[in-house]
Amino acid sequence: MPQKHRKTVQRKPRADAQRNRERILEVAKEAFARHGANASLDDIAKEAGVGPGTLYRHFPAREELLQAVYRTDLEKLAAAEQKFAQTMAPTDALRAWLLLFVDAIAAKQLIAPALNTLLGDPKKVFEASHAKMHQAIRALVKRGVESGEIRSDLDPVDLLRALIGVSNVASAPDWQPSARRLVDILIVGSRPIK
Amino acid sequence: MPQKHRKTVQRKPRADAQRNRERILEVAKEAFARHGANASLDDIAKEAGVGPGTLYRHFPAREELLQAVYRTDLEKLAAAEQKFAQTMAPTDALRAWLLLFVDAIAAKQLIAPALNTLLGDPKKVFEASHAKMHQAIRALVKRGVESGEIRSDLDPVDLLRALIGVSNVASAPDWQPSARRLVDILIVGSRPIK
DNA sequence: GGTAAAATGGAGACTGTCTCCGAATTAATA
DNA sequence: TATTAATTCGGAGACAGTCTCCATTTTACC
Repeated sequence: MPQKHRKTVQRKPRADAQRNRERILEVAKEAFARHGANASLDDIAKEAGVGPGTLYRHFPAREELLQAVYRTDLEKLAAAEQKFAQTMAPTDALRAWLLLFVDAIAAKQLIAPALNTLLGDPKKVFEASHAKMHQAIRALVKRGVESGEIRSDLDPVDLLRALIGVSNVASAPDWQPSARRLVDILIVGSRPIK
Repeated sequence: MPQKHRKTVQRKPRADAQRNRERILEVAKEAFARHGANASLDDIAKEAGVGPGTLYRHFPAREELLQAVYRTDLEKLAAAEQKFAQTMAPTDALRAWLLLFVDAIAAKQLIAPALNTLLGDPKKVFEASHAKMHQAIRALVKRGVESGEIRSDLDPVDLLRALIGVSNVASAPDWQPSARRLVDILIVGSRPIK
């Protein structure tokens, strides 16, 4: 037990810190859903009953807050990949997962605003959930390529980008059927050219 | 000539107004290219040598400035549709035009930031250049559908949305090849299911 | 209980948006 | 050319959002 007399003993994290962090996340999820990804951070802090300083210490950048808010949802989505991969043919699995992705965006107005910021931005492509999503789509496509059902010159992430593009650019209130149709097109278009 | 004694005679527009408007557009194009679509409007005004009031009278909302800046480029793009339609088979014309679209986005960092705001936002879908772009893609797809080369259950605008999504979400510096590949996928996927 | 480490939160600096309106400029008219 | 009235200018400043600093408070551990 090196903890006993190391200089850098790990203290148990303070209870109030934990509490505040969770409250901020709750309020933020609500706020992002209501006001979009640009909701005022100071307002979120206020509604969570903390000062702005506190919010910014927990989440130095807006991105990080968004990331934290949607992390679990994204990871759940990524996890679904394995289930599909195990029970379906490659192409079907890919299609199913893409549709699930669309549904997830649709179901929760929540994720939509976050995704473009998350999946896309030039910055950190290293975040945990980010990486898991990439891994998921890559695995699906790779399996398809190996079985010969998917053309090999395909950047898996582009599929996601296309869908995100459609959804977040969504002008029409009926974007969801559009997105589902697009999935179909992407799938068909992803077959190898014979 | 009712102008002679109508109350609402149209005066010749003032020269300084015209001059300022043009200067603002020049500077804005430059600024958007450099700093993205969120460039500070007050800064643009300052650099154009006018007060913020002037800028805001000419372009009450950021959107309108963006629109004005890229109007000609977009309309040129839309116009290219006819040329393609007249000289190529439907599918080829569609492909060519989509590729031109990608190139236009790539060539000018310019257009990219504007497009998502332009093509997408819930607000006015009525702008001139906006409408022309929609018309162009619709015409291309329609022709393809009629000749049986394109499936009929396809929202033409979704193709644009997908491409815009890819480009503006563009994290990788090599997004352009991705986008070109995506065009290919979209085209293949747009064929009728036999 | 005492103490040092950790966390708080609000005042305020800063930046960007947008408006208001007195002053300046200009096109039309005489 | 001089006058006039419409039009435009442009900067001061109200407002909102972001983010930081640090004196104060809370907490875990002894």
